[in-house]
Amino acid sequence: MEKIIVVCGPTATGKSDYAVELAKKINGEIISADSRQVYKGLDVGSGKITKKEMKGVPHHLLDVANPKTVFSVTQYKRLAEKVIKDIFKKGKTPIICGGTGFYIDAVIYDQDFPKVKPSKTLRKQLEKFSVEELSKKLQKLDPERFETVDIKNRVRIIRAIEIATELGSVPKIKRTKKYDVEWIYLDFPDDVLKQRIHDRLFKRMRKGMVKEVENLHSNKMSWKRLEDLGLEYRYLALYLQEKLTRQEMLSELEKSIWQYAKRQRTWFKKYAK
RNA sequence: GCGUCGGUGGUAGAGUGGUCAAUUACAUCAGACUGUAAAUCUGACGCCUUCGGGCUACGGGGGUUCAAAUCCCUCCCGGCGCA
Repeated sequence: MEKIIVVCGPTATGKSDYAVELAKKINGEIISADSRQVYKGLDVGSGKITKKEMKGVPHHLLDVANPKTVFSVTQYKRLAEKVIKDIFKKGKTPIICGGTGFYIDAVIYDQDFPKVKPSKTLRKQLEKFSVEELSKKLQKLDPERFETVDIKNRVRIIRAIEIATELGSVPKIKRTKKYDVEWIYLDFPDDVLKQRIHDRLFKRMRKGMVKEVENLHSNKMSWKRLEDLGLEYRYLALYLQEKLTRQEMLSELEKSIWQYAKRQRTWFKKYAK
């Protein structure tokens, strides 16, 4: 089995820098696993590594998508697999680095997500139903998947219905190991991580994060879309719309980043097993 | 000083005699994750428990009542009005 290195951990732990140093040492190339850094133009707010910080190490899967349209795991998986193959061909080691656990999972395991594209019309139709009604629909459509979905999670149920409608049922995914993975998990004690998040937020503010979001919006990115992107994009969008004061924006955002960091920890914990 | 409204769990804020350890939201903690994943969702959340229950709680103290966060008295604190 080919060897691959994964550098993961919650936000603000210095994964990018760590990966660069590692790549230089072992002659590796870096594949970003970050659901926001895939978008062009989301730089300061997403904490995207700069050309200079890359120190000549090749980075992949940054700036591969248009921020106005939704990018998804499947696209990520497809692109990443291609890149990984190329890196192996060169005799180098791929280093996956990022905080989006779902993306890491998608490439690390030999799993096939059902090839069912989101259907605008179906989703539109399902919009009007309550979660309970939707889950009943799913139960009828695919009793097996019904047993395993988050029964109160609207988004998940709709996707399950979408897949079941097209394929008859939601296929079970087998997760088999595809690579010999070396895990590197970066983290800090709570108080240290909180401080790092705080410092980094103000650093980003100084680096022109507000201007970045302003520009994105004047570049025809809707407030709605920016809000959907979460964290800095969400709170800065709210601030720029004057729905929050600057103080509120900063404190709410900092809080949300912490909550996000903890969700990441929850995800990465399963790798420890 | 007089009058008046109010003081509820980490916060905001319901409740206005029993069904109240107290709606709800936020925060906090834990968890989930099959094409939105920085998203979305779930659970716990006074203390103790052999999970039956027990104990302490709605500003302090006293009282009425079988029963009070809820009624009365008093004190303390805050807003407002009149002086």
